[in-house]
Amino acid sequence: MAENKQDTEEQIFEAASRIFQRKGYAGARMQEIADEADINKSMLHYYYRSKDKLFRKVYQREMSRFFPVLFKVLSSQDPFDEKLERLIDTYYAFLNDNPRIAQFIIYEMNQHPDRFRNFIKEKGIHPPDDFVKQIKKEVDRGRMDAVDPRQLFISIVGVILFPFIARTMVEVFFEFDEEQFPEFLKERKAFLVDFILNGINYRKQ
Amino acid sequence: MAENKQDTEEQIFEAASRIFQRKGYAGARMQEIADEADINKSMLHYYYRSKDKLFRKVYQREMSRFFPVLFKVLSSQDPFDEKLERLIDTYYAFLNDNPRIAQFIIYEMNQHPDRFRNFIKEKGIHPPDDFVKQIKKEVDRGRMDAVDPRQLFISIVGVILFPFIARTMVEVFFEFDEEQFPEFLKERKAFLVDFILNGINYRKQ
DNA sequence: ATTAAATCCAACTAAATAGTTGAAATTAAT
DNA sequence: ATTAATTTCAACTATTTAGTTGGATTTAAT
Repeated sequence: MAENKQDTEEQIFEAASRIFQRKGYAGARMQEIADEADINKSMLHYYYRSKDKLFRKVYQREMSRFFPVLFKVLSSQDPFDEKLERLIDTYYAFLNDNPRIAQFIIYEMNQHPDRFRNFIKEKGIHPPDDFVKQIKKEVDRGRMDAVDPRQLFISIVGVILFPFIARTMVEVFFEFDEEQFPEFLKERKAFLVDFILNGINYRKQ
Repeated sequence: MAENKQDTEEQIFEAASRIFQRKGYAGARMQEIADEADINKSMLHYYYRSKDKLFRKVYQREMSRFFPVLFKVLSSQDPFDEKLERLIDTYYAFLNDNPRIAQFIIYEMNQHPDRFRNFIKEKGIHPPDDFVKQIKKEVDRGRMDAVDPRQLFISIVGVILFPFIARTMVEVFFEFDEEQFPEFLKERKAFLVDFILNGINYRKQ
């Protein structure tokens, strides 16, 4: 029995993941995925029966990857300022490796809110309670303004994700070339830490 | 000669705008647009020759609407804190009336960066120089931290847009029902003004 | 060597969707 | 009333894309 099985199946999956992330479900073409995987279109149906089935597997994996990266750091017990710095570093590294994932997740989430809701519920994915507790504790101790943890959470995620989601806009309006955008992101790390900590009047120690 | 022309043509256009914003180009169906406009599919081709031509008109109008809303407020001569408040109010009102527009623009911008680049260049759309000047001036006068105006700009736009772009995520993770999301947005206005002004250590007057 | 799964390929079918047509009906200006 | 543009409708064609098939070839385990 021939046994490249894992290889090819995985190769198809990774190709599909790239194409679906780039184009979304409706914009993706099975032929394009086959080309990207450098195999014949028949193989797509040999391993995955339909576009829909292939997509769902990609969808599930990307969803399963995306949120834990974010939530895991947030649930640690480090002081808020350290945690924030680690969050930015970790998230940036992840987004650099997966530059299309945020756009993909947002687009598909908006196309099929129920699918998203069910998936999240089934997998038990949710922002860590510890984050909310920590914010409340820091507020009680007078280390930061009494902000709504949810507003803060959305703001942090927003400022981190936005340049990746709207990269084209950033490049066009600031007339960036290929090198300048990564540079901008690098500078952004330091900016964001200060911006967020100041934003809530966080006082060290 | 019959003369519902403007009416029907506009009706089609508005329907197309809604559907394209909801689904994107690839996900939109001509039949769906016809149904939304409550007219026959033949009419679509009677007034607009093809899906592509119809889409381009929608694309151009939405792009022409979206950025000026943002840039116009930013180019005013008011003090930064007042300007910020007005920006948030104006932008929120616009996004409430056009809840899909941000997602649409980001998606299509990423699908066709060159089309976006050309359009922006042709129309001469760009962030107002006055904003950068103002930030520099406020920094010189010691009214705020010496931040990169571009980082600040992206952050402001990011925190404003993100809840609209990722509404589903917000609703699912915070277990919001229909009423709670608008409430969250209303609270967010006040939060954002403080968060951003603190973020750059802005000192009034 | 034999075997069975894996792979390739080209040509196919099936389904979905864009776009067309022509005839009939409606509308509003003249 | 006449006219020309508008609108409807259903049925049509054209094109794109998903999905299938069968036969030939390769591969790797036995």
